[in-house]
Amino acid sequence: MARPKRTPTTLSDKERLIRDTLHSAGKPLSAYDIIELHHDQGISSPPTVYRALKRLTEAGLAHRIESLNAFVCCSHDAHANSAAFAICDDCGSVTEFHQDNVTDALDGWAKAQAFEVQKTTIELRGRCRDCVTESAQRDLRDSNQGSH
Amino acid sequence: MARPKRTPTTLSDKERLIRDTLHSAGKPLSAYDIIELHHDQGISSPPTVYRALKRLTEAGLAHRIESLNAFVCCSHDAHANSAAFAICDDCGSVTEFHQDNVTDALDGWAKAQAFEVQKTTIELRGRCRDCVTESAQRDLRDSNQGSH
DNA sequence: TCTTTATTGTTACGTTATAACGTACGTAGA
DNA sequence: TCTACGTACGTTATAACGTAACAATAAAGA
Repeated sequence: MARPKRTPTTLSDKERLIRDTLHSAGKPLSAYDIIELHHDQGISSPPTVYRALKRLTEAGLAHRIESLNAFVCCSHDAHANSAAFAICDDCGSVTEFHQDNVTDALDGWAKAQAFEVQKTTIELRGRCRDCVTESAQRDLRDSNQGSH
Repeated sequence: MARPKRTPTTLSDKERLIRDTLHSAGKPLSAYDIIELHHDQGISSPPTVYRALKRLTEAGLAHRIESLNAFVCCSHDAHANSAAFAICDDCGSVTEFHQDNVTDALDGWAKAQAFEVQKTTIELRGRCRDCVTESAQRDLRDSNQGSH
């Protein structure tokens, strides 16, 4: 025939580069963030990045965060299909987690409704533990100062 | 002082218009869909629409569908905070549902992590019952024709 | 080599969202 | 009534996100 299609787990150089970037960033990056980080390494145009991100997400190596229009690398090896994310609006950190009882409950509804699920998005926006305690301490300090 | 701020449940004319539009559309509309539908009724610019949508979602009268960048009216009176959506990629229909066990499972995780949840997004993408059965019937018909 | 197909590059454009400013007008108090 | 204030809305411009369409290239087999 002709040139064989890459298997889902084989990555091109640019795909690997983008995966590594997501990994070392440790926070969500938008497609345009990635372009800005790599315009000297030959990644110059949106389609290049979006194509790579598509492959990476399909391969379960990255996730799209819908409520941020941004991407993170996958931090769990398996069950890429049931990922949930907790996003801190203060510090920007994103925590990926997997709760079987969440997944089961959604699957239960889908089954009962005969809805055929292809992709599930679960995102919590709010404040992480660190930012909550930090702001609580700041409030305490401020109120002490005010009472002088 | 000045003109009193509207209570969360009081809507201006434009806000009411947009809410009614979402209601009668019965499907998700983007902000620009709404502009197009109402450019003769005085809604002409994105900020106007986005401001109204912000108020409506804050009041629990509408929801933003993150994975579509679009908005629907709320179909449930209460617990606006635990809504989940099933989106059919074939026909575009959106079904809002509320499953306490999903919410509870997510709350449990958040509590254990001391993550302070402000907003929860739960979206299932796939195919609704009608579209699944319809395509199954079409496949059956086609294979019968092919066997002649 | 020639053909076929996968992949990448490039340009341009479409869509979604918000910043930054100004205006109209209703309400409260002097 | 007049003035000050603040909400709501308008206007313009631009930022940010995403993709269609087509050209160029590379790799594998006939």
